[in-house]
Amino acid sequence: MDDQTRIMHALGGVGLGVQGGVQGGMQGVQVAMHGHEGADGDARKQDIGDILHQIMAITDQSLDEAQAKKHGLNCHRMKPALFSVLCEIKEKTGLSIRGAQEEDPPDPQLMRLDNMLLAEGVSGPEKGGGSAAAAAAAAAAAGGASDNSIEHSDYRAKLSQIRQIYHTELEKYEQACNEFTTHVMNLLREQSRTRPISPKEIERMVGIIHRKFSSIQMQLKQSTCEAVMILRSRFLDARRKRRNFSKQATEILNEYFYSHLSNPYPSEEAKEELAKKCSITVSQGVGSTITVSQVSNWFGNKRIRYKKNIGKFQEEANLYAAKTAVTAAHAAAVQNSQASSPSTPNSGFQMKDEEFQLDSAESKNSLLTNMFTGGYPTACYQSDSRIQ
DNA sequence: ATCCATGATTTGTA
DNA sequence: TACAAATCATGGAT
Repeated sequence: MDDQTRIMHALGGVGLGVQGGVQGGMQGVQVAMHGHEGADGDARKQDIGDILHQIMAITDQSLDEAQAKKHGLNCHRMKPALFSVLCEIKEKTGLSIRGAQEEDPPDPQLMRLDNMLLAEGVSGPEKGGGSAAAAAAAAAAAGGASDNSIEHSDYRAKLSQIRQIYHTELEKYEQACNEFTTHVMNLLREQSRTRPISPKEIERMVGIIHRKFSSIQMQLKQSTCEAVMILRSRFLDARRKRRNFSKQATEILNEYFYSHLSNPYPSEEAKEELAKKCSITVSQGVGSTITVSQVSNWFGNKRIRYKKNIGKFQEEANLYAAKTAVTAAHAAAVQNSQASSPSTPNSGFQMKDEEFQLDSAESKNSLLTNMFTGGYPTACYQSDSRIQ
């Protein structure tokens, strides 16, 4: 019995882990052989024992010797019978194993990953090169929403980078899988001349290889998903992660706001210009660029907050009014030395469809006073402002 | 820990 | 679609 187990290791154990289920089969061999050989079974037994011994000793011999022995074994008169029996047994055990672990359901985890990659446009069809050209095309298609794509062009670039890596890696794995599969298949086919290997077994081996490689692919998908998630959190979902604008940017925006207080609604072009200016001034710092929509947000917030509590902003208003007045006066002085009165900033504030303004005389006085005395305005504007 | 300023988002409207 | 208004959520000062 011990020898039988060992021969199974040597001949039949092809790394499939079938040893456990083999004992019964070997019993069958034994019975069949006894029944077939009849009386002179002892001599046969001895014969087989020799063969087994030679097989077990094969690894101790040199390659040439082994080849010679192999040839000898292959030519042995017992070989075809023994080989076919072994094949039969393996077929049986192989089938039982096959039935046990076939029909693996589609991994829900893998499906989730696939769906996500598809949704993020990583595994889906390439969108026109996936580069800046795609972003520009998308912007053009959106019509006037170029701002949005500027905001996310960096995101898109990074995403397409991820996609490219993903695809090249995936292709690499696929290629490796195919190469390995054909290699193993050739190997098994080659070996099937000396070992009991059925086509089904090769098929099964291929299945195992594919599963292994697809698990590697899953790792790739997993890390790709992670990368995308990180990217998202960095770019898209960072929307709420508020970063205050730089001092210079705020200054630029405030300058515009207070110098256009009567109509603090910059046109699209003006917004673009402001965004550009803010981004330029900010570029020397660490801050990110400021987009048109951010400028719009800023003006929206500013208008509503200014309107809600003009008094609170009066100091700021005076500051910027003075600033613009000084620059204006300076410009006027350069242009025309006779110009004596600096243009007074417009203190009226007009919202869409409604108008509320400071009492013009008082505000003018206060502004002028403050401008030239450096004094600070009182909170009286709050009560003076008329919101209709 | 708390408060306020502020950028972003949502909702309703014309 | 742009905007007002309300609201959310964070940054930063205290």
